[in-house]
Amino acid sequence: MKTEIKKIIHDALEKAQEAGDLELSPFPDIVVENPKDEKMGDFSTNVAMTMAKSERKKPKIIAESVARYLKNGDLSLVEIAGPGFINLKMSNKFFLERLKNAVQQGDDFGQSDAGQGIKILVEFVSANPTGPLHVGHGRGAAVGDALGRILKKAGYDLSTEYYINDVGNQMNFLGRSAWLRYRELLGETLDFPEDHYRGEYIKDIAQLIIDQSGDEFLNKPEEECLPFFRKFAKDNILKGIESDLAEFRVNFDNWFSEESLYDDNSVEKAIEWLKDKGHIYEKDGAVWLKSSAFDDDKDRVIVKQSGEKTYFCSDIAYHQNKINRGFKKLINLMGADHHGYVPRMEAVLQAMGYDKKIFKILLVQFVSLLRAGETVSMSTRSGEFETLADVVNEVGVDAARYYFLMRSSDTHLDFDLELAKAETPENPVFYIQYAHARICSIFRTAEEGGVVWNQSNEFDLTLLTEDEEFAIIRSILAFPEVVEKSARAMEVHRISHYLLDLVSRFHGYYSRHRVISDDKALTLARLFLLDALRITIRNGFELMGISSPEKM
RNA sequence: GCCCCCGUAGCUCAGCAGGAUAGAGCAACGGAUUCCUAAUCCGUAGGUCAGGCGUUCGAAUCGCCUCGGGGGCACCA
Repeated sequence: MKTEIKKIIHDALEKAQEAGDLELSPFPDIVVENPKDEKMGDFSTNVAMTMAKSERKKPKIIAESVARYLKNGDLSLVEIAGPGFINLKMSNKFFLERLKNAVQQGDDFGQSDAGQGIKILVEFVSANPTGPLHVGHGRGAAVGDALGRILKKAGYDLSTEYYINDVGNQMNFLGRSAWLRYRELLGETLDFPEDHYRGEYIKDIAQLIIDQSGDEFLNKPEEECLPFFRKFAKDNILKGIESDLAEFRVNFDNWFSEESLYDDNSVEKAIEWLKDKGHIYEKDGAVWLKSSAFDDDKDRVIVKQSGEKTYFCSDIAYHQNKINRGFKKLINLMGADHHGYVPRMEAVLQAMGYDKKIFKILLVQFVSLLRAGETVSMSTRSGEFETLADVVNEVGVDAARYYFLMRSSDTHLDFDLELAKAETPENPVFYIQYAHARICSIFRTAEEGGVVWNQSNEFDLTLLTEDEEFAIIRSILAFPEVVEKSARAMEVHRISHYLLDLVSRFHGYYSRHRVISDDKALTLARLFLLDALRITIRNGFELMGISSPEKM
């Protein structure tokens, strides 16, 4: 919608230039925004102020020159205000036509081509398969998933991916933990090491192995048992992670195994390739990447003295692989505690010869879990941490997702379990859902009253004349821009704020105006508006992965 | 010591690529239901945008410094 306004202003500027009123060198960028106060107009632009310097005139004079040439059938009022803003009011017809389009688009309303079909990969969660997901992972999952949905809606060609760190020491610890528990369960007493995985789930895994294979591993040496235990535990945990995520409405397009990068020699090849380019050197028996050449604090080891490769090393191969698969933009979500990792990954991309801009790491800040204001302990060691599955089980998917998505992801989040499940005004998710249910209820009542609702009805939308109705319409029509902006800024919380604002307008309208009345034509027109609203709420919630109930 | 995030109303947070008089919810106080769902609505009160300097027509927003909170600085992942 704003692009249309932009064009109108653009045309006026050109006319002013032709007439010699304005020089326009350089031709200014036109920024269209919404005035602070809705009473001031529907749109405003600050071109007159930004041009003040190059035109060497006062903003107000320039604004008047521009305003003289602002002529368009859809414009109902042009005003100059404040320090030089040009405020525009559009005709009702302008909005109503666009409202019709929105309803016609239905589920697709909000879709844009801002992303131009660019192939984009969002990698998120990627938790080590050494234990169940906890709340922190939950936030990453919700944010990554919603971001993906938003990017898709904004016209990107999206894929999502979970990177499985199934190589390395932590896998050995995992296998060994399961093996030790296995022996314990079969009657041995032993010291369970502090640095192994102590959670209850390890015992469950050990028990499963007993159920399947009995005590056949009991008298075999460790080296013989470990590969089996490692793989069994990993597969089992991964299956759990996958089903927890599915329960949370997060489904990945691809699960990418780190091990596969070793199996097909990608890691070796990546090292060779970087060596050829001169980005790698040997020192102290280890192999280093010259990441300091690309704004990292220091160089990083990729092959240890022991000959083992670091996690960072396979990450290089992994990201090369992503690019080889044709992705033009890579987004990684990580916990904020990994922020030290950002410069070295950016360095890798640059060492490979790519612009830093194609790669973006999104840091998701911590979640503090509270219960009625009291902090819930989340120590992994003690095993009493709250898993994502527990939280989802307690508060429900909708509330959990909403809480993870309501705040800008670069601020710490207090997640209060009692608040999240409380069906009170303190809980915005129900406020929004309630609006949707309320609209559906109005439709049900209308149908019971004999109003036949279908798309082929004749709607006389000019019967919509209330200011509040147009406030809602303007808000509805802003949805595609909200999605675009949310995608561009990669800020997921914008959607929830938008929906809250949209829906509060409706609740106010509802309490002051009746939708269903004896006036059949007016009833239909208002139902049409509510249909558009219902579509917008649904589409917005869809981006957040939250359901829109028809009854509450 | 170095790096990242945060600091806006009593609390939790918005503030859109600098723009007009800084917003919302909760809590507090006062109201609204013969009628489409009161999980709702309307009103009142509440601010040195942590502090300072700078950039400019204009700063909560950009830059630098100080203070405060959180997190990180591995041949771990």
